[in-house]
Amino acid sequence: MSSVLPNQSVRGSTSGVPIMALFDILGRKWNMRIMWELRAGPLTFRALQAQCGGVSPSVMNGRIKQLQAVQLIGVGEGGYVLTDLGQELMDRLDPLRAWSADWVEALDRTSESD
Amino acid sequence: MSSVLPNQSVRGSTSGVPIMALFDILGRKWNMRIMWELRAGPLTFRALQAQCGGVSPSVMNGRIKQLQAVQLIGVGEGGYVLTDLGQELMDRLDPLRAWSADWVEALDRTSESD
DNA sequence: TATCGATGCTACTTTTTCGGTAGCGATAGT
DNA sequence: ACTATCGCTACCGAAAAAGTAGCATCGATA
Repeated sequence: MSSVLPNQSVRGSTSGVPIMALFDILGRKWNMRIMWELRAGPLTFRALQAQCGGVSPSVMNGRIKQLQAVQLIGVGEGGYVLTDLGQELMDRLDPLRAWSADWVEALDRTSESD
Repeated sequence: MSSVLPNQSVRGSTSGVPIMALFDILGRKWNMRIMWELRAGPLTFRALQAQCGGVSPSVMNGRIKQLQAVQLIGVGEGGYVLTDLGQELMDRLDPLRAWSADWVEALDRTSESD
């Protein structure tokens, strides 16, 4: 699994710049999705797995540990939950929902006419 | 490489929901980084490669084509550029820069005391 | 207490993606 | 003609993800 703490270089793409460390984590498959699914409330391991379309447990387990290591998720009452930091991040990411709708709409238009 | 258009299912993680298609693209290594590096202005293939820490040209080429396919980047005067859509996306992502700074700071604090 | 189902998770194998290097065809400068 | 740079492809080994099986644990039920 290796260390994932942003202050000690993450997967080669980092250069000490925080946002790069963030890109490194968010740029890893499922990490964004997992946190997104956790917005609505806590989910158990298997529930989270199901919500993510049946990711393999090995991958899910890896992502969970990584996200825990950087304090974006934690364990609570009903299973895994977003930490305060994780919640903040999701709040910042929320505007993307509206943007993405516009985006696919634009793509649809161009694939019709283009 | 396969198709990446969000309206026709992207890499298995999509379910017709736009944000999932976005996650699928942003969750792929280098895509976020590439767009981020393009914020400041156009970059040539090799310049972009250098900015991203020397990603292999094969990967870079793949990402470029993918991002072009979904109209987040395009080709302009001095090389590759963000499209309007791409620019908008980066604008939405900009708040993450400040957040990520706080985040690494919080991580540092806990790794000291914890 | 034996059985059952659900849970969190590990182990193993196959497939996909990424990283690293070499190099080609094209263009431009000298 | 020689060299340098450009965008890009090809190939190969390494790493990550997908897919499947299964184990240990726990609570409920019989």
